[in-house]
Amino acid sequence: MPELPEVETIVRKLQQVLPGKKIVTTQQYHPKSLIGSAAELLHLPITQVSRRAKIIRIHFDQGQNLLIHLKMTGQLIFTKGQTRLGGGHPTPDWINQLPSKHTRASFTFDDASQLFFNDQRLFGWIKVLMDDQVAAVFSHLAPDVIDDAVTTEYVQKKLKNRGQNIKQLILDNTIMCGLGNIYACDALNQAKIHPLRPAKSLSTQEIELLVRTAKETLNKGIAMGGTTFDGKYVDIDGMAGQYQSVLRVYGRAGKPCLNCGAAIVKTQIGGRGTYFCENCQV
DNA sequence: CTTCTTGTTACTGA
DNA sequence: ATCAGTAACAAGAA
Repeated sequence: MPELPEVETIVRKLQQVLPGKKIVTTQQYHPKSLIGSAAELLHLPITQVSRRAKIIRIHFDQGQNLLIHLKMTGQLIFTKGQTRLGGGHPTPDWINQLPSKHTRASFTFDDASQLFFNDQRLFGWIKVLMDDQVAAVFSHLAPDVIDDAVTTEYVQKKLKNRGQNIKQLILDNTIMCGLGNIYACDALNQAKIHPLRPAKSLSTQEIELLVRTAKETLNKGIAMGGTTFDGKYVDIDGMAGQYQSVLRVYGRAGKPCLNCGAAIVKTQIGGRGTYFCENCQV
């Protein structure tokens, strides 16, 4: 479930707590979830936390990194251990009872705080990589939607002569990164563009509008702390996001379109549930 | 029982 | 090269 706004929310919170800490022990609960030798990271200070596309990067002092992809059901939960004082922000009880059935790996830091990686469906991963290996992974990714490199001209060039429907193309990581199913549906609704429009049929004005609404949608998602359905996505304190309360079309079949009031419909595009307004998205 | 699921990659056959 | 469809990863919920 995590798309760019959810990952960005997690990264901003990790950036507040991780720099300066050192890992003292690691636990691996499932072999698929942690790839590489975490022992190489022990006792090295964390320097910063960053994000590229939907990938979280924890930087270590000597060029080592943890790359983390949450895929569908991954969660990162940070707990402060027994030294925690009162007066902090509220957190749900369950995070103090980790590891759980779905905990796949955990890291304990030099101040007894801990980071837990939970992942029900095992699609997510954590990799231990050096800087040059990280660069190789990132080199295959198109720019983030909210990056300045994604301009009308850039997208127009990428979509030229593409007959495929616009919805699948804005989800394509070789064109732009960061949109997932939820925010892609919402961005298309705000731009009033039908998800099945062949990409090459979009006018320059429509591409300009779509680029703007896609950036706005992701930035709004970040501002709202991401989207939480069924309690699956939570931030590092176990807290839900708020974007679900302002969703334009995703999960709103039968409800009124925020543009025109017509009923939102649900269909299937590229095997994925797609919500849109048949009346105003043309 | 069936169908669905917010990510991503890879394969097919056209 | 492009593309539509499908499967795969795996574990749930409805």
